[in-house]
Amino acid sequence: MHGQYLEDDGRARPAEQDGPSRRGDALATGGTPPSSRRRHDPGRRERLIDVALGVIAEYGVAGTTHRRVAAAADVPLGSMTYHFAGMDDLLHAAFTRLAGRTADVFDTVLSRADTVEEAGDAVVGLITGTTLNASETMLASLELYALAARRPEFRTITDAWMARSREALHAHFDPQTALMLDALIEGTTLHRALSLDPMSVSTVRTAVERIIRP
Amino acid sequence: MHGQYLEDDGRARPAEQDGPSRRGDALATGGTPPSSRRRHDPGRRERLIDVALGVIAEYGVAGTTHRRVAAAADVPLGSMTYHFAGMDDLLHAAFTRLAGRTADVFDTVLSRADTVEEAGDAVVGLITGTTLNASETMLASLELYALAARRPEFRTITDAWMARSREALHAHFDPQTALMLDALIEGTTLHRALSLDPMSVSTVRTAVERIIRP
DNA sequence: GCATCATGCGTACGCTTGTACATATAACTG
DNA sequence: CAGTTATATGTACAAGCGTACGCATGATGC
Repeated sequence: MHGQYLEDDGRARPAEQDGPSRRGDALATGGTPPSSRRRHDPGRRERLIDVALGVIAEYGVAGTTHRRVAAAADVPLGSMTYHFAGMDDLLHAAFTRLAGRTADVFDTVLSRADTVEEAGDAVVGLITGTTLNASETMLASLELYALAARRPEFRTITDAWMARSREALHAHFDPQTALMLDALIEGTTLHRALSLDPMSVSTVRTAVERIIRP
Repeated sequence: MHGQYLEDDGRARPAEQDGPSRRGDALATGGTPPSSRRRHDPGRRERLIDVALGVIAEYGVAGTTHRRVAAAADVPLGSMTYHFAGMDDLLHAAFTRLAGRTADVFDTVLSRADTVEEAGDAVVGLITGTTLNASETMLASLELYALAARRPEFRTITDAWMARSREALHAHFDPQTALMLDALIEGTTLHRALSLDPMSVSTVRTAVERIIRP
């Protein structure tokens, strides 16, 4: 299935891209310059997923390429092919990790609250704190939203994420309030990420108080 | 660095000096099959911007290419080069139009309200209505958010958009409430776009009432 | 020690992309 | 009507892309 129709190549023949014949003679493939040794790297796949998240945050899904991730992780291009079935597999793995990690923080912070007041404080802390707002997390989340809205196969990630958020809020608030709080968190976080002069902490606190008051 | 292999360029084209024998047979390069004539198409640039918005909504910024937009608008590829300085110019024009159009609706709907209660109803209508939620608008907005968060040259678009929204809300609400409402609108709209079972209208109404209640 | 296999590495290939540009024609200007 | 400008169109090309794949090598089980 690969390279069967070589005669079809309409490309200009002269001047091949690679002027100096790379290696002295015809052994085109096996070269292996002994300079860079092979590295034993257990857990490379896990590391690649983290690096991919950073690349997504910096360049967007549009600018995330196997080559860029490989370069950022300092692994050869072929390693991407080995560890991931394709671009979608890489994106899926990266966004799954992002959602899981963020939801973990959400759970942890909320589970420490014992009263409704403490839960409200926890929500304010989540919005104004550094975890949800870490720019890498925020940028990658926006990319995930855009992707999930357009492609159903990524919706499972956002669905699970939202379900976990709601469940964590349900421990302290009635279902309707939990829904409204969830939306408020989404909106304020997004707003604070995009706005030049972001909403003050006291305004966030007021908003949360107004939503949770009976 | 361009056109290195113009080998057939130097050859004098013999039949050229005597102009008007043009339709007789195929010209070497520009064939011009007589089926598709050149079209006079005033306002093509404006149309291309609209078509581009649709392509962005369907394929994302990642999948938006000159060729795809050209095909969707049924214009030749070269037309993209002529009307837009580059990909960024096209994206900028498209997102500027999206923001302006959405803000217009926002303004119009809110300006029709005379009391705080009517303004609240207007906000509920905006969130649950069909304009902000038209899937094309929502998808393209998400793409804009993601792009603006990452690239400052697109922030001017979102900044102006948010400023207009806030100003429209200021006509009816105090500054702090306007900020909170704006964030709530953002969050609920986003939530309703991504969620499988979106928040009900009555829940949206309750949330708005809680925020605007003094 | 040796066979087996998972992992690591370099590179080729077909394809798409953004962009440049020569050329053609309509619109406009005097 | 002639000349000029604005717009339209087809095509070429370098760069970058995802992916495939042959080979190398270290780990593992016997």
